[in-house]
Amino acid sequence: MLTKRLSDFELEVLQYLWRLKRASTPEIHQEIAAGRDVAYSTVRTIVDRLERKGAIGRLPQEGRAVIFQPLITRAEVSLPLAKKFVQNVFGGDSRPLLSHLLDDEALNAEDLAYLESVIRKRKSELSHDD
Amino acid sequence: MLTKRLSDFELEVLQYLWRLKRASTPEIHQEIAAGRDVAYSTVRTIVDRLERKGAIGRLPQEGRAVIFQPLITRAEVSLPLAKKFVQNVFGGDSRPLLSHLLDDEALNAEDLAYLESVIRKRKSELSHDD
DNA sequence: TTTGAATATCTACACTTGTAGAAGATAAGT
DNA sequence: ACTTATCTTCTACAAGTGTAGATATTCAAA
Repeated sequence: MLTKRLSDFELEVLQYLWRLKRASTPEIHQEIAAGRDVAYSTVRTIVDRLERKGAIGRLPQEGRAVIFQPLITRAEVSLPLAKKFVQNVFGGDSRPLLSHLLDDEALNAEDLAYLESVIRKRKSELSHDD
Repeated sequence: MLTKRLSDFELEVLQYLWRLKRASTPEIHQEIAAGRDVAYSTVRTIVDRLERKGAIGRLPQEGRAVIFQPLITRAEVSLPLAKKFVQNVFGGDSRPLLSHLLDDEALNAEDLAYLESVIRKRKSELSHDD
């Protein structure tokens, strides 16, 4: 369990690691540099910090480049962050965030059906008065 | 429209301003100090920074204490932050956050009914193929 | 009117974050 | 073997953040 907090940029790099499962810094740099201008050494610094924080680790080296892999899951990171976000931005009330997400985000019929089922389940739990 | 970004602590202080509509630093300090140990001057520093960033403003002075009021609404702040959060933590996919919120947060029957209605509306919009 | 309590203002500092140049190491091509 | 293109490692730095002590100011009470 990660104790250190992760910065925005660190989180961004983690996205790629979660998506790619494993990647070298040059690969990550390439991905990010596709979207915006950033020096290789900048990305490398972030990768180093992630490693020092224990969020990612090295795989047995193959070529010249070090391959990294995530050591923490998105769920591990996102749950406490979501809590903190709701706390910081909505004073702990998650309902406005829920409505906002439902209103603004791109959700297809399947997504909506799934969410509806989740809600129904919650409702029945409530009525059983647990 | 606020250009500067707001730190966690600044957001926390804003919560109280949004809730109380108007408050002095001592009042805000008292609220926060109820929950954790923090010096008055620390809170005051944050309040100053919020003022310099244009997020809060002074009301016509009454007594010795300066009364502040928010100059930005929660919605103005929260919408871009929510977007950024989903981007940073979930790589842009809001669905895991939605399920998480529906699963974990304290929602009563009324909340659930409301969310259900929102979902139904969204579904019908979809089927009309806009 | 002097004093005390409550406020405000100023100054400071270590740590984090985003940012990257420079220099060293290494694999690969000629 | 030598050069070139990749990578890594090291070092740096300004800005932002959380944190608060010290000092000045001001209203209220004695």
